[in-house]
Amino acid sequence: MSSLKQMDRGALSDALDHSGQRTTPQRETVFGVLLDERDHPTADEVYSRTKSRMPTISMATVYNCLETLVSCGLVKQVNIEREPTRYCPNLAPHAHFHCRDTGRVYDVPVPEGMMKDLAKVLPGEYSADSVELVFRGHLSKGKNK
Amino acid sequence: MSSLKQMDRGALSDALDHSGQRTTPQRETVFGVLLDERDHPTADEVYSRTKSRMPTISMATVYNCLETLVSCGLVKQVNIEREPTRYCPNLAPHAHFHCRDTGRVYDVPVPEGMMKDLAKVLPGEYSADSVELVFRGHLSKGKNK
DNA sequence: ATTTGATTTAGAATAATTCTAAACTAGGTT
DNA sequence: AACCTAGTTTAGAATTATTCTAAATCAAAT
Repeated sequence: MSSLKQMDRGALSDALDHSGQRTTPQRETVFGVLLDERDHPTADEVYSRTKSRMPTISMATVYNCLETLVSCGLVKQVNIEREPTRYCPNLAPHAHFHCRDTGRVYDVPVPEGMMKDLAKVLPGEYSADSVELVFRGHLSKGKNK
Repeated sequence: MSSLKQMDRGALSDALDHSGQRTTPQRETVFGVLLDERDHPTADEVYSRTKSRMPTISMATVYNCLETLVSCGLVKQVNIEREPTRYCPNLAPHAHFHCRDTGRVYDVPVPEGMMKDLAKVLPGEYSADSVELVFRGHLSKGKNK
């Protein structure tokens, strides 16, 4: 039915089970949309892509599914400036680059352990469970995918 | 009139002049509010603090002033998750820590040059003019100022 | 004094997101 | 197999931070 690969379907139902939630066609489809095109879509974009695979889905459900996926740890929200929230199924630690020209957001791989090391700048009384690193700027012609 | 120190008042009119904008009592007062309590207030909070010094100011003006201060480089916006934008007059490169318990945002000093060095993880085609580093987590009792 | 353009202001408009309450669905139980 | 129950989906209303609009005010320069 949905275009999820076995592996991803397994990860999905494991994660959902683990957090006491059900695997539904809507959740599978939304997850599939996120995995298929990793361009950090907004909820609106996820909605229209999902709608083309499952025409009866509603915006509210897309928001619900995204929230569910976030809550079970399969997807991360990416908030940049005041723009609409974007969704990212890349679970590896990474940074983001926000292009001022196109508005697009790119994943930036970081050296193993770097994100964790960053937390070393924190004074003792702070303990961080999440580290976010966002660059903003321009990219030179050529890179426009 | 406003509680701006000579130094800050100078910085303000220099920066405004430089960007072709006028120094007004509203802008001075809003800037003073930001300098006096460096707790990353939201526009709402800036509004109520400013109102107590200048009761006739409007919300729209507070937004306008904040935008003006940002545009001339004296103030930075801090966006964390989907929460209302906060405003920060700390111009030195620094990171932020967002406490999950209180919602408060703290400045975290970073070693000289570190923010710039972070950009070295970027592939050649990316050039960043801004680097944002945000930690989220908890802080151990004691630190609650 | 007058003009001109910038600024302030109140309130309306916008837009992303959340909420609400009703309809639907699926598993587990008699 | 029909039934219950709780979880899920849905459409549309509500919320909220922010931006827009247009009129009033202000201030510098003629």
